[in-house]
Amino acid sequence: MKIATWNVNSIRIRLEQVIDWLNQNPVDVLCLQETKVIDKDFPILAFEKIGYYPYIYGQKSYNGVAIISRQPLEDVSMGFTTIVPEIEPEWDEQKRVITGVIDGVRIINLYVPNGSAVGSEKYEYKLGWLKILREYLQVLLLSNPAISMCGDFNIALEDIDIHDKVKIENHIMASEPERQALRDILSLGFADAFRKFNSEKGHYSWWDYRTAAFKRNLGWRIDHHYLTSVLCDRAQSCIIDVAPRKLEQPSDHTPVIVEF
Amino acid sequence: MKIATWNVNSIRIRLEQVIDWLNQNPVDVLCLQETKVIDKDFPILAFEKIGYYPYIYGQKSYNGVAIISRQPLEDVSMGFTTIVPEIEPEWDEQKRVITGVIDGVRIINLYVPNGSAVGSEKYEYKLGWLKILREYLQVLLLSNPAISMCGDFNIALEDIDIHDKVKIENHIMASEPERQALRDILSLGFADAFRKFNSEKGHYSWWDYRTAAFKRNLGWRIDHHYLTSVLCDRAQSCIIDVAPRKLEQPSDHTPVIVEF
DNA sequence: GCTCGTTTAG
DNA sequence: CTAAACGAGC
Repeated sequence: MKIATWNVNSIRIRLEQVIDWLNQNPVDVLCLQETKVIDKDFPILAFEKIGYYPYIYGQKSYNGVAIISRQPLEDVSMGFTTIVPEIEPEWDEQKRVITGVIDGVRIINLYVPNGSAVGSEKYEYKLGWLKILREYLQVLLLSNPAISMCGDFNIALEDIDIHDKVKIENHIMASEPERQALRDILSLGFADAFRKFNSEKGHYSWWDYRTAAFKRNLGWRIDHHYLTSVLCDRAQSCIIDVAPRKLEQPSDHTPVIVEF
Repeated sequence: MKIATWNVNSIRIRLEQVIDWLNQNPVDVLCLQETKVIDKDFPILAFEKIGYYPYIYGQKSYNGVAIISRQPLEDVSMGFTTIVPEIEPEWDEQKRVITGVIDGVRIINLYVPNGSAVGSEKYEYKLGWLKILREYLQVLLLSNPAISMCGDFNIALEDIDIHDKVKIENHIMASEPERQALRDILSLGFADAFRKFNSEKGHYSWWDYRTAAFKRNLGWRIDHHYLTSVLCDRAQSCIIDVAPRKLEQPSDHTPVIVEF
């Protein structure tokens, strides 16, 4: 099974690129983040036309996630509270979580809050959200040994995941509290698929639109596939496809594909 | 000499279409309206690359006119007050008038105010502006027997210039005071080049973006070439090129071309 | 409907 | 730098 994650930064703006990419890369599942569109305006038909089933969970202007699957998903669920009713409903106001099952594998697609700046209100929200995510995963793990969790985590776990032209110290997406929150999540039993195959520095999935970051290869690896051990053991590859980032009017993120 | 007038509704958005059109229709002079760009951002180079000299008179966001000429213009002048110093400088705050001479022919390119709604403040401005225009033309006529005046006049002089699905009575662009103001201008010695060759109804140069007006051919003929007698006598044709209005992301106006 | 500036967000 | 919403203007 091949699963891709791609923060498309507006599915309406990026639709043609995403459809083209899917035609050239017919993965089983494509997890999208930052669709930035309410469900009634999501371009469902474009995906159906090329043989995919879209499962969408969006809102106006911001956030929004979707799972595009070659075969129908089972047990689809949007948000935290559908899985863990005890979670405060406010945590589902921003549409950042969607999950479904395919061939016994639970796919979880996440758009982790960006956090703005270390110490800001949005930063606290990000840390709080990650704690909620951990609760959510704990519940799902009870009945799902095979979980493939992916998305835009907005966190680079190691310094080698970040170009060295930036002062990482207390930088958003690299601060110790964020990394610790992510480590706490992974300690539930997830492994980074990319790092099973590659331990080099200099592999990135996101380049800021500003300061010509892509041209200068000033990137960050913040889009991840995290697998439970049963899946990580059988994983065959995890690669970053830089090509879409080179197109005209690209997303600032590029797809990451795992195969197991 | 072939002269075209085209309200492009943003030269930056329409640049490719305009360059393509010029390559296919290598007129001597192209008069643009609603360029919507300050002079420093006007895409001068794109026109120079295909062998034209641009003369521009723009402002931020609104209005803006330009003359694109295959040979250099003489005696170029922007605004009313450069020609008639007595006119209040406020009438030149909106960039709507540019003129220049080529082969002894004075070209005047105008973007007449839209006027919003009959009776509105903008309507009064339009009527006032047309009176100022008349003064300006009177001065130019003193030393220029051969004048070719064109542009978006935002006035349909006759009912046959308007589709019949609209209630013309007191409609902006068709009200009697507007028509009379235009007739007062033409009485200085101008003739409608289009009507020298065509007296039918149903020929339009503008279709509202709204209500699918182009598809339903609900148009107005509000873009004109008005010639002094010496030029109208030798005029060979005046045609409306509907093709650009059929393109993707078109201007709401289409070019009108006169040859003399 | 379409374009523009502004604001908010990343 | 890029995207979306908003309000203006036509």
